[in-house]
Amino acid sequence: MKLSTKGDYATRALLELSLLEGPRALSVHELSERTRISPKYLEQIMRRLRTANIVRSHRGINGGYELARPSRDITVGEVVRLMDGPLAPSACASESAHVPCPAYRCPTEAGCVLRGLWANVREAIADVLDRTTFGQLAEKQRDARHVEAYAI
Amino acid sequence: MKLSTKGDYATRALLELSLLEGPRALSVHELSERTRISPKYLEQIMRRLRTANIVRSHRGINGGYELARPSRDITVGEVVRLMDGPLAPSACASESAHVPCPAYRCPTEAGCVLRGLWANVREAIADVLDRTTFGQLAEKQRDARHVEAYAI
DNA sequence: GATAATACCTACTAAGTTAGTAGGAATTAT
DNA sequence: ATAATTCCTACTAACTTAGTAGGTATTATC
Repeated sequence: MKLSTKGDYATRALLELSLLEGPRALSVHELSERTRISPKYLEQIMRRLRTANIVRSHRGINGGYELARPSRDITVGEVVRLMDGPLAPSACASESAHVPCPAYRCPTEAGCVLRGLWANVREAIADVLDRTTFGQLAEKQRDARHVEAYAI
Repeated sequence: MKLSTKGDYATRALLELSLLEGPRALSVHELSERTRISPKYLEQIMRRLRTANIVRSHRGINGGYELARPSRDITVGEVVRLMDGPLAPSACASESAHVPCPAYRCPTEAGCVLRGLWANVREAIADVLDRTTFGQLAEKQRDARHVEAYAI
C-alpha cells in the first residue's frame, strides 16, 4: 500500500507552496532546494500538477509555479490519485477507475465479499485524504513551528 | 495503493479454506481449480502462509493445506502485511516497520505534518483490515449464497 | 515394496514499473 | 542580447512483479 515517490514529492512540493504568504510562485530550482528533491524529476511532477490544474506556471526568467486555487480547495486525495492512481486496493473496488470482476482477476463477480472489503478500505482511505486539504496541513505546520519557537 | 496478486490470491485462498465445513484440508491442485490461480504460484503463496503459521500442511498423497487456527482468529490485516508488507503509505508512518524520516526521504523529521497524515491513513486501513476476520468473510459469503439460492 | 500424488525448495526469467537523467526548444524579464 | 526559467521527448538502470521450471522428500494406498 505504498505511496510512490511521485505522490510523496508532489504532496511535499504543494505543502511548500501552501506555506507561502499570499499568492507567490517558486521556481523548480527553489522548490527543489527547499524539498531536497532532484530538480529534473520535480520538474516533471510540477508539469503534471499543472495539466491537472492544481498549480499554474509562469515561463521565462522569474517564472515559476504557484497554486492554481486556494490551498484550502486542494485535497490530498486529488493529488494522490493524480500521481499514484486510484485509491482502491483492487480495481474492482475502485470508484474512479472501476473494472468489473470478470474483466479483472475474479472468476465470480456475484456476491464477492472480498470486493466489499476492498471497497471498505478504499472508503477509509478516501475519508482521510479527501477531507484533508493543503490549507489544513499548512496551518498545522505553521502552528507546529510556532510551538517549536516558543519551546527553544 | 494497490494490493499485489500475492495479497489478493492469499486472501482468496484463505477465504476458500474458511468456507469448508469443519477442519478440512485442500491440496494446491484443488485450491487452484477453485480459485483459478496458477498452481505453481499458489504453491509458493501457501508455503509462505504456512511459515507464518496461518495454515498448516500435510505432505504425501492426500496431503494439503488447512487453516492453522479457527478462521475467526485470522485477520485480513495479518495476511496483507505478510504478503504485501506494512500498511502505511510511507515508511515513516509505519508501525510494523518504522523508518525515521531522516533515514527515509524527509529532510526534517520534527513537526512533519505529512507523517501525521500518512499515519492517519495507515490507521484507517488497519482499522478495517485488522477488524475483519476470515470467519466474518466466510459467514457473509454463505449468507449471500443463501439469498441467491432463494432468489432463483 | 512400488506407485502416484502430494508438499517442499531453489533458481530462473520475461515483462512491467519506478525513479530518475539527458538534452534541447520555447519563453520572457531585465 | 542574455540568462533563467518552463516545456517536451526520449532514454535508462535498477527494481519489482508475476509467474515458470525442475527436482527432492514424504506418505497413503495397492
